Amino acid sequence: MKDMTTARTPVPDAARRLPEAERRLSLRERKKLKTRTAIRDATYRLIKEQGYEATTVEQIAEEAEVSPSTVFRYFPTKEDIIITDEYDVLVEDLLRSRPADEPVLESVRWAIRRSMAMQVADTPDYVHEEMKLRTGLMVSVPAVRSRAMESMSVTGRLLCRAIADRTGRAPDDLEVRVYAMGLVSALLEAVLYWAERDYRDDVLNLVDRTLSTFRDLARRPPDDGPDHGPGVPPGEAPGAPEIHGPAAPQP
Amino acid sequence: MKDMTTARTPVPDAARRLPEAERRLSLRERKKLKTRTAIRDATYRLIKEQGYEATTVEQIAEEAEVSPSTVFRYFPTKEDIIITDEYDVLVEDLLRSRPADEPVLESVRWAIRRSMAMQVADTPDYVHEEMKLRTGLMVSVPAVRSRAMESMSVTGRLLCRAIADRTGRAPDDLEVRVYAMGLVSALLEAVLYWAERDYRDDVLNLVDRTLSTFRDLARRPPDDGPDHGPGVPPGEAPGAPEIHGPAAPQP
DNA sequence: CCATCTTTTGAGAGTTACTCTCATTTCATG
DNA sequence: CATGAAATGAGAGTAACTCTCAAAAGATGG
Repeated sequence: MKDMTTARTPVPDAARRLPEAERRLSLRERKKLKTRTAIRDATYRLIKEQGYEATTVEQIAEEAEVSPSTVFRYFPTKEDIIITDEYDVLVEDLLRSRPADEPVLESVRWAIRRSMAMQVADTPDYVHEEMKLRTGLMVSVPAVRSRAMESMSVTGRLLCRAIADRTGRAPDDLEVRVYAMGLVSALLEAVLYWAERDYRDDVLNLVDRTLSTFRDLARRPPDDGPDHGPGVPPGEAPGAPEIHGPAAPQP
Repeated sequence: MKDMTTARTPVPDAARRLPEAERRLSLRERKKLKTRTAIRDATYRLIKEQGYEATTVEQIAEEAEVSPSTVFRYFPTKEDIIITDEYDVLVEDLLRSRPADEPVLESVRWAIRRSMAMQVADTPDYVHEEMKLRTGLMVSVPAVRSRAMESMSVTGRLLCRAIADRTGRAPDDLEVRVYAMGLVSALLEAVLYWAERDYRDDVLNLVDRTLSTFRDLARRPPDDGPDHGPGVPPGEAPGAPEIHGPAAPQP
């Protein structure tokens, strides 16, 4: 399949993910996986050659040797071909694997570090390539960035559940949600920063700095100024209880 | 004055914004403003009746009595008709009006409060209506939410500049960007929360709680656990200097 | 191996958001 | 009122999706 004589295939399509674990799938499932990655690879290839806008779904379909309908069956939008992340489940597992009494930020740091490391270290080069292409597109193509933000908000809800588990708060608590979304947005911003500066920095370091920023957020300088500006009533905000550490389950 | 005989115009199209200040604009500018709000009003009206997806740009054009081309001349995308915010400049002004030695979070709290208050308090009811429709669409229509996130990231960059001004850091400093984006994302999440729960809460209160969450973020519980999980090297993140308070301009 | 059932695929027609171009109208200005 | 500039409308074109239906291919039981 796929000819091999064309000499334009930068990456062996099959045997990329799940090189042996896929043996145990039914023929149907295996084929589905194959077309899925075929579509994705075709997309990356074409975009690398001609850019994002210039690449139409029709071309992608042709390059992947499927029909346009099939492309849309596998990916709801063109951007999804690029963004889709089997990444969330991974982070979720990693998060759950941490001791329940560890401060949330530390668990997150660990999980992110781990999942990043798995994508960045001891991993073949074409994965790097893909990651760079992907993040580069996030920077340059608004539609892709939007999609990334959407998917990020899914990660946010995931984080909400994790936080809820540990703190005994509800997953849809305002403070929990706000905290989770703030965090994942910050992390996305760090990745964009990374891409914008041509991947010169070490992503893991950027992630660390981002999380540190979050941790140090409230270390305000000695002059703990007035709580509210003039003209604004004291406003009895029901002070947000600690999120970081383990908290007693709500009574 | 509002009659118009059609009896379906819920809001007097003209004389809504800038009731007198627009007197001093040229006829052309006044007309442009008029069609702009005509398009927006038409959109709100139609969406309220038939929902977002069911409302086509063609219908909007017809309802606003302009051609489809004109609609796209005024708003690059359908979502922009809903999201467009003259809001950023307002916040920017408010931010700049604060004393330079005030902690950033307090300035932000004040600016957001103010701009929210201007949209929520002592303001006619149809503005409330619009805001609810808008935020409701953010919740229910992915495309609109995406667009909102995009525009939010613009607000983020604005915040970056403000923070940079005060702390002497660069506006594209990682810590600054990460902090700013985290904050605006959190605020957006608060608004979504507000909409999701049918506007039962007081937005200003939600905003306060959100900002408080950010301020209290690092107030970790007494047991200041180990900084890093097992298996992760200490990682010398170049500790993020204070962002909150005024800092000496970089040497 | 065949027959049947289910899932996947392809083909094609249709919708809609958006773009581009050009002629016409409408305001601005002397 | 004449001339130039800006805004508009009309229309053709593209590309991302959606829907439907019939053909192909894997699964399953005999």
